[in-house]
Amino acid sequence: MDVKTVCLGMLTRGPASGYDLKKFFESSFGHFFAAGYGSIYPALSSLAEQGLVRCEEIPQEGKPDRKLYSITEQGQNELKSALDNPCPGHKVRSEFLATLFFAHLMSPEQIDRVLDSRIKEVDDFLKLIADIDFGEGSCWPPGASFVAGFGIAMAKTCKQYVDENRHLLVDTVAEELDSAQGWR
Amino acid sequence: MDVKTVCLGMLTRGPASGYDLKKFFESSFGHFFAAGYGSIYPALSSLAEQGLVRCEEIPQEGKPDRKLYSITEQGQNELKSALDNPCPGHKVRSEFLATLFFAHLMSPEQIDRVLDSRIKEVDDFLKLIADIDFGEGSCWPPGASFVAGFGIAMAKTCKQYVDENRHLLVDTVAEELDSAQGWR
DNA sequence: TGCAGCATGTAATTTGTTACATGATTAA
DNA sequence: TTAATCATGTAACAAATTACATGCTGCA
Repeated sequence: MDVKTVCLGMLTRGPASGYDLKKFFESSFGHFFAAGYGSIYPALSSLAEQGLVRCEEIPQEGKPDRKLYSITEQGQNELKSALDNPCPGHKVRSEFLATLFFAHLMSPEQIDRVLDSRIKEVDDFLKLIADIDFGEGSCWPPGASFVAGFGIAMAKTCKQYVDENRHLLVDTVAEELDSAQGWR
Repeated sequence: MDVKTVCLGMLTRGPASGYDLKKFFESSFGHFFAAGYGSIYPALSSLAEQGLVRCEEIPQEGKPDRKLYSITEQGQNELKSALDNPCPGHKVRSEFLATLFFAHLMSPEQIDRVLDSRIKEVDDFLKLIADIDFGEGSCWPPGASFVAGFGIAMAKTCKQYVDENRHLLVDTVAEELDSAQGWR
């Protein structure tokens, strides 16, 4: 599943422009699947070329035409195939953890800064998501609430873990590289 | 921080070959920072070209020469600069969550399969990491234990969340695309 | 006999990121 | 007047994945 498929999925709930989809990625999708204009616009063009979406151009004054995309029947079939994968991946790429793995080469101040910046990002996410109403009457599908809850649970675990275990890193005095022993 | 920097960091504990580093990625690093031969070997070549590592070729019978890489002083400085970033990222790209976001387009059986396959992967990870000794006497730096603990905490939260909330998805009867209302 | 492990790498492809380019409107 | 929002896109670049290519050893 790539950006194209996700865009296709977003269009199942009604027509939208690339700009709309970007806002959507920012609001509740971004924390587990990010995308910028540089991938959204080409994705929509390519979907249109394949006949999986239809494009209606709406003229506007002083702005480029608004391009409203809608999913086609062919697109719905394509999407259902994509959703049929029984083992979808879940990949983490964490410079944060990679950095802390080498905490013995860092000063306590550096470690604190890294930990604090992560906590801040997690808090920002928690604030962002708390303001969204995923309830029954809302415009969100039931999956959105499950996924948001997943993100919140992870965020809270992250905060709690850092809180309870930062001493493990900060108490360790920065070690000289010279004393390295080899770890294979 | 990219694969190159991580390889450089791994070499702070002693000389290793590309093959060694791959095993290392598989053992405890892979869950938050994956890398295959296709990125490790070019990374080492490039580090050697820049003078950040030194390469010693050890002839072997019936196998290609073993190339043992060691970090240079210049490499150590470069690494310390890389570790100085106060806001290292932590990115998730989850086809798993993206799929479940659209659970209303899936059958209960499909949803179950997706959920079960994730639980299985998480269990496999938990088993893998449980067999590693990160204790004081081990060859691992203190950061390794912090990072492993982080992974374990996340894994447990994932399992628990899926356990407690799968009904949110499975109880929802697959919805017809026709009844979509728009969610912008 | 066949597979897993040891050991190296390259090349094509895929995918996404970043920077650039344009330009009107509106609220602080 | 300055920044944010609306609204589109392209092109260069970076990075990693996948498939390919080779070939011995040792175990079951």
